[in-house]
Amino acid sequence: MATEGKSRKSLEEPQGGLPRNYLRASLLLLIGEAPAHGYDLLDQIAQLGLRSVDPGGLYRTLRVMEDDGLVASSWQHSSAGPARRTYRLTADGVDWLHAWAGALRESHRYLSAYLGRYDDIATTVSATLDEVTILP
Amino acid sequence: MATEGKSRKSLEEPQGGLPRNYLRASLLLLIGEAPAHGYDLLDQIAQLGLRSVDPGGLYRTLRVMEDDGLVASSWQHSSAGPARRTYRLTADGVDWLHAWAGALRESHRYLSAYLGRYDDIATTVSATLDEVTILP
DNA sequence: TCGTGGTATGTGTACACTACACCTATCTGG
DNA sequence: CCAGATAGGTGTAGTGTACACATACCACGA
Repeated sequence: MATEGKSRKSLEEPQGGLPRNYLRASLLLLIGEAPAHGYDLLDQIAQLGLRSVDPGGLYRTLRVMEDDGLVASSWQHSSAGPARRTYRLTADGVDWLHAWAGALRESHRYLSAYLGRYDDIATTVSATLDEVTILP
Repeated sequence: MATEGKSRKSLEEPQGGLPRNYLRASLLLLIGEAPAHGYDLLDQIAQLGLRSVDPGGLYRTLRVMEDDGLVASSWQHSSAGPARRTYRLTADGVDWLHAWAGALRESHRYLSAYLGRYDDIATTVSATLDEVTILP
């Protein structure tokens, strides 16, 4: 049992089967709902399916999004606690939010199609397997 | 306009916002519906949202899935055309299909949540942006 | 005043999946 | 014999993600 190595992970992955770049899309949505800073987004983002987001990746993503001109940031020096960088959407960011929502809506439809087809075969697939494996 | 470099792609990507490993999941479903060979799957898979899958990646993925024990292959030497390798699900493959379907169903719910929240703010987001940008 | 813990923001890096270009082999039909 | 469809395959660079780790500020109790 030392060098098992089977199943190559693929599932049991932290973020199961969520879309690529879902982090970016989620950040656009949350910041679109209300300007926020990273640590704040870190909490909220779990509601959208991203459990245990690593802070590093989140901050890095925000920075890249700023470089891309999707969000703009400004430092807030509050009296309590360390300074925080608050992000808000730019006009480009709004455009991208709309674009992403469209792409995700399409993915949503494809997932419906997938799940529909899966439900059709879910009960028979095991039986079919039996036929194949028992005979030879 | 030479060194533009903006928008760093991220959208306009071939596979928009489809789940990670969606190729694997789709192959499991299609092979679960009926045993098939790679070139055949290449056609069918477009129905699930994957437009323009590169053949290389598909064959490679099938091979990895075989290494992982999710599918089993056998060569079919037909009289017409080159030989083809037909894949069918193993018992493990069926398990993984069920697991993937579960994960995708969860993602489907999260996408619903995302789209619901998006629809709530879709009309107001641009207006909010105006307030911010006009005033200062 | 020292250190501990929570808030808040970051860097380094390895790995997996993807994308794109390219290659080989078999058979059919002109 | 060669073009084109079928069928399967390799090489490799780029991107996104995961995980470990580092920094700074402030409040609070020992």
